[in-house]
Formats: sequence, structure tokens, C-alpha cells
Amino acid sequence: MRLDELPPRDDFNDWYNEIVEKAGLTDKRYPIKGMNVWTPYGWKVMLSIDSLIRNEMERTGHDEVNFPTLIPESEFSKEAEHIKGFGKDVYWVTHAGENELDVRLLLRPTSETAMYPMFSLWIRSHSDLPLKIFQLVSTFRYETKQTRAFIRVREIHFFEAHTAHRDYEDAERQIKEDLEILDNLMRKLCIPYEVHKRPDWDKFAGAYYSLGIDTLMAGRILQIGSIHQYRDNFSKPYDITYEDENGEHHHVHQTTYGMSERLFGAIIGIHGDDHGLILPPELAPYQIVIVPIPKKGHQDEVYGVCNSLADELKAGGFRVHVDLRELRPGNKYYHWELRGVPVRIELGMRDMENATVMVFRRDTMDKEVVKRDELIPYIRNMLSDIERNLYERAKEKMKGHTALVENPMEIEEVPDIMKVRWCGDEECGLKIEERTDTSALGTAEHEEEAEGTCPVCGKPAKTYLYFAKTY
RNA sequence: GGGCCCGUGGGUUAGCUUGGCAUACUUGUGGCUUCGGGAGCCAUAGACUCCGGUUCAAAUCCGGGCGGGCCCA
Repeated sequence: MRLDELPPRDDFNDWYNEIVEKAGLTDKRYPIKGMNVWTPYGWKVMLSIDSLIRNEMERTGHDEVNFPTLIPESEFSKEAEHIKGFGKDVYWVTHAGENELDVRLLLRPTSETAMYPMFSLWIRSHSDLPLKIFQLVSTFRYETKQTRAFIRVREIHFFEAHTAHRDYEDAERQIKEDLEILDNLMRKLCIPYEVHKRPDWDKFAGAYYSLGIDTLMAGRILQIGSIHQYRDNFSKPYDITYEDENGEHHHVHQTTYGMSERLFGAIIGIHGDDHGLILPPELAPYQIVIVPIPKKGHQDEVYGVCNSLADELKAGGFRVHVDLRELRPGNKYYHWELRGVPVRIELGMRDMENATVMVFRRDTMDKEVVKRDELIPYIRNMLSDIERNLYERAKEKMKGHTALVENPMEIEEVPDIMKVRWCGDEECGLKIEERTDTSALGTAEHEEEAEGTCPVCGKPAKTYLYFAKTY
């Protein structure tokens, strides 16, 4: 009999909403829409994701900074496109104590307009470039649509890297580096992805172009990050210039790179199953949980062996927890499966007599008897195999969901990711979006040449445009 | 932006039409007993979203706030 049951994974919305709370990731009862409490287990996972990001930033020479949360309206208003894009989404601070403020302040929705006035002070010479900084902070956006834990929130746990370069080419090199960072991260997070160059009508407010990092979760595209080439669109209004070797002054070229707790949402939604979460080993707060199987009269003996096994495993470099609660073993199995612990070890009298343990892996739900003296290398292999398996099987799934559609204007059933020939005109793209009730994701990261004609206007197709339903 | 619906112990919920002691399960706590896939028994704790109105009497009827969900643009 199963009590406290999780909805089946096929009812994705119900399943997702339940699991984020039941697995101890968040508490949605905080009384502001879109602002949830990070509970300890979930926060530990998020901090692990952050630390992977920090490692990559350090490796590539980015310095961590921390800018103020508040931005004066006067700075925010400098870049016209940017305000147009974010104006409706910002929270305003209009009062301080009992006084109305002369210059209103806003809670950053993103930090361009906080950072760039400082960039203009910091950057003087070509030797100050490239400038590469990042921060991990909360940003705020007043979402009017339906919110969802980790996927659409009003206080965003945000990673943002900002760079400044002497010319367009150097900024382009930065974007190549960003893509390499992306690939390293996604392997550890076990998230398959596609990079799309967003169509002009959907690029970031103020960007020259935007790359969207997209993954597929339960039939819809989830954007889990973005990379923007600003060219000199911001450096002009914010007057960010440097003096080159010849004493001439130039505006810098800039890029940004953004990600958020959507990464966590993607991990939950992509890997989870009817039993609950499945966490990639790199992120799991506990990689191994040991469940003792006590027997009448031998309880202390079994607990003792479990504890010393845990010490041994910790010394081997694993994150381990021994579950000594006064619950029946089966109850504990469900508890840790729900929380996505990659490996479980069961240990009772039977194992003690045979010098073995029972090892269970969460991704395949397989159980196997392993000799105690072979355990550490066995588990080391198993954890890396779990990481590989999670990534590969998710990637395989995503691959099968893209289909070339000859005539989207007549199609009945739209594939999850729809590939369409396109002439390059905005009007045609928008018509397809409207007809198929999807959003244009953009073109492929590496420009594709298309043969044939645009299915809307009949002119020769230049490339392919991708469409999907999005979160 | 427009429309519809909902709010009862920590969680899930009955009761609301027709006003009168608030129901059950789960969870929590203490104990006994058990432990290789969510055991059982005993005891115990815990709720009507807020403000106002109608009434002898409001979870129930009316108005407003706050919070949440859904649909359309």
C-alpha cells in the first residue's frame, strides 16, 4: 500500500507541482506569488549548481562581483530598447520611510543598467580589456503569467556574466568560450540542449543578437539560459570607451551570459519519474544513503557496521548519509527515491555474514549484491555511469522530437520541435507562430542553408526556422 | 488588460444549497511492538484566510481586502 502518493509523471503539471514540495526543494506557501522559500535540501542542490558555474568562471578568467539590488530610474532609462522590454516587469521602490523618493529606484530585473555606469568609470585603456565579471544574485521580475517553482518565478536566482571587449571580433570569441562553458556544465547537469539564434522579434531588449539555450521538458521547450551579443548598443548610451594604442577612443563591445534556477527545474522535469526526483551525482547532497536492516537483538551491531561503512565511503570522497530513523526500511527506500539519491546501500545481518552489501541505483532501479572489499571502486564507476546514462538517455529523447514540416500552415498535429523552411521575413515567421500556436525558437546555432521555398510566401527559403510550444 | 472559480488543523478533505457542538484520512508528539519495499496497537496535539455587514446565532448569507487556480486577449 502506498500512502502519500505522488501523481504519475505523465500528469506532468500535477507531478511537478507536488514533487518540488514533497522532495523538500521548496515551500510554496510563502504569501507572495512567484516567491517561494528555498528549503535546505533544494538549496543544497542549487548551491552545487552555483559552484559548478563558479568553477567554470574561474577557469575562464571571470571575476565574481556583487552589485547593489537597487538601480536608480535615471540609469535604467538610458537604453531605449531595454526599457521598452523590461519596463512593465519591474518592481519599483517609491518611498523611503515616510518620504516619497525624488528619483524612484527599481529592483534589478537584470544588471546591465546597474553595472554599465561603473564600467564607464573602470574602463580607460585597451589594457583594461577584456573585462570579464559575473555575479550570482537575486533579480526581480513582475511576472504576470502563471508562476511555477524554479521555472517562472518573480525573484530569480540569477547568474549573469558581463564582458567588455575592444571590438566585435573579441566579443565573438567570448561567445565561443561561453558555448564551451555551456557544454561542460550541461554534461554535469545531465541536461541535453540546443542553441538557437533567436529571431529579431524575440531577442533580448537592447541586444544585437541573442542565443537561446533550449531544452525539451515534457513536450515543451524550456529556455535555460541565454547569451547576448550587444555590440556597442549599451556602451554608447552608457559612454563606455577605451583609449587604444594610438590614442584613439572607441566604444567597447559587450556580451552577457545568463542562467538561473531554471537549470534546476530542467533537471527535475527531465529526469524525474513516477518515484520522484533523479539527481545527477555531481549535484546530489547525498550521493549514497545507507539503510540499515535491523534484526531483533542485533540492532546496535547493524548500526555500528553501517556507520563504519559510511566513514569508509566518506574517506573515499563520497557524500554519504546513514538513515538511522526509527522507520521500516521500505519507508526509507521511498523517502530517498523521492529525493533522487543516486545510490542506496542496504545492509543487514545477511550481508554482514557474507561480507557483502546490497547496492541500488536510482536511474535504472536495479539492485545488486556487491562484495564489501570491492565496493569503493564499484560505486565510483556506478556514479559516473549514472551521470553518463542520465545525459545520454535524455539526449536521445530530445533528438526524436524534432521534425521537418513541409507546410506548417496546413498541419494538424505539430511536432514538439518543428523545423520549417524560411525566407527570412519576420511576417512569415509570425504567421507560422500564430497558425500553429507555437513560438519561433530561431535558427540553428550554425547557419543552415535551406533548399525549396518558404511555405508562407513562396519565395526561396534562406534557412530553417524552428518552432515549439514553450514554458 | 478582460472573464470565471477557489480559500476549513502541517498536508488532503466532509460540512455550505436550507445559519445552531466542525468530519475523516494523513502528518506531528509520547509509548508498546516490529523491521530485506510505505506494519500494527494505545494515548495525545492541531483548523473555519482577513476586515466589515446581516442575525439571538455565521465556516455557511452579503460586501471588500489578501492569497491561489483556470480561461481569453
